[in-house]
Amino acid sequence: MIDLAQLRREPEFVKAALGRRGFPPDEVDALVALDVEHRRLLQEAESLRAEVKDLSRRVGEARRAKADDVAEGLTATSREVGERERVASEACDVVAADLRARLLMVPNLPSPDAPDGRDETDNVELRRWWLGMEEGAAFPSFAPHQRVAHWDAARELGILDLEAGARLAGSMFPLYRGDGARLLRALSALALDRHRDAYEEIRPPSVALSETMMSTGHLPKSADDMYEVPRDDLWLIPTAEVPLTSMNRGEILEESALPLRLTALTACFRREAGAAGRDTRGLLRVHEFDKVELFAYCTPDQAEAAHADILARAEGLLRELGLTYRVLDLCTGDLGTSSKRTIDLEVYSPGVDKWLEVSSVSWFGDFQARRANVRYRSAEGTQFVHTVNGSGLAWARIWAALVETYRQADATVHLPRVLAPYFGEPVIRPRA
RNA sequence: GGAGGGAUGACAGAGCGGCCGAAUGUACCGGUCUUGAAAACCGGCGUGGGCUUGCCCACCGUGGGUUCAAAUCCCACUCCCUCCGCCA
Repeated sequence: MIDLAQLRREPEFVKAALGRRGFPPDEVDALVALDVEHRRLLQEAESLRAEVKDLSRRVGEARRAKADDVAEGLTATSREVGERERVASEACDVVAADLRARLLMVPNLPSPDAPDGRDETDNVELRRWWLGMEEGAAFPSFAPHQRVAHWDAARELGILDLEAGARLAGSMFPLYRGDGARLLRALSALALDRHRDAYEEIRPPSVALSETMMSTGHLPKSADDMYEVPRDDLWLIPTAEVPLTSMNRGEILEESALPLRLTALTACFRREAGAAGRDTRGLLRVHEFDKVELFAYCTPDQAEAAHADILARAEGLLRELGLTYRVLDLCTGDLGTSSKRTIDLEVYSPGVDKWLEVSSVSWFGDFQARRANVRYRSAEGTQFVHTVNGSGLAWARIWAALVETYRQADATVHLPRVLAPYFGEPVIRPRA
């Protein structure tokens, strides 16, 4: 949620910032007008309430003084003022509810550093990396045996059974088997171990209440993109960002505890309602995937370093795995609702010849903390924390890129050595 | 699923429907005393909101209700604890 006080103080600045991501300026004007109206009604209701309280107090005094006729007169007056107070309060509540509902739909103000743009075609590529790049090697050309899509390569090896997944849950719910399943487990173990030095490992619930979804900004805007369990007012989490952000909902943290860094492995569920039919083959886009998330609550001063650390860790993993990737600075038009700045990592899939998003590292400012009411105590008083998070990493597409990148001429897959401690001999051969 | 108990400020813990935003203790901050520290003593010490910055309003798990007036009475719900049942 954006800061209402800031909107009041500098509406034109807010309008311009939101305009950079295509938010309509007249909606900002409507918000300002609603806020003025709300405060007018609030004052009216509150002064009436103060009057009722005062009258009530005097009723008590009169009763004690045995002046019953005075008390009855005051009671009658109070009843009448109370009636007006009720009317004023109701009018105020209506406006407050409208204001809040609209405010929840307003996206975050983008960082001045985020590049301007309309959609994903305007994202700015910051750099590319590939194995041997530092030593002067050219961008890899990839051999013909690497130019086989993972769904074909995996079928030969018997490590991915998309038909079985579809049979029990519908299409785009992958089922991994044998070494394919084990590879996923190895990747998660590798990542969690790499983050152990600074991030506390959390294993949160896989579902969250509507209220929780509100905190991160997934509700009310993205309801169609999530799986719902209406009977229990629960939603399947689309990312561990949801539970981690709300882990300290309503709490006041000590400044000395910041940055509070967390990591979690969870399944992530996405309906992908808006993306029907696009890039849905194999593991390019799935409804459920495992992901290790990195997260931090921090002070405003710590946010930049926290963001950089998460990005460095995500990139570090990609390098350890020897995968080719590129780094994108998301433009204002492609930024998520809650984000001020987002850097995406896309891995190159040689078999499909596409760049696949495998990490999204975002700085939210105090947008989510304001919704979740997470604050910290500092010398300057109590204020909202900043939240930062990023994937480190999302495995389905990494799995696909690994199988393609490391596919040999004999159709076996020779995985990078970092996986050896987690996978045993890191070679995947066709099942007998 | 059944039975009982509970939820009050950072923590512990009081609170006859009116003088309760809330006693008391601890913790914390400032001061006196002290070579220094501890102890003792004195003072301060919740959060959020509105505006005429001095006042007003809200908040005692959540949401309703009764009343001139609710932390206090009534109803529903949530969570925690104990016991029973079931169970990976």
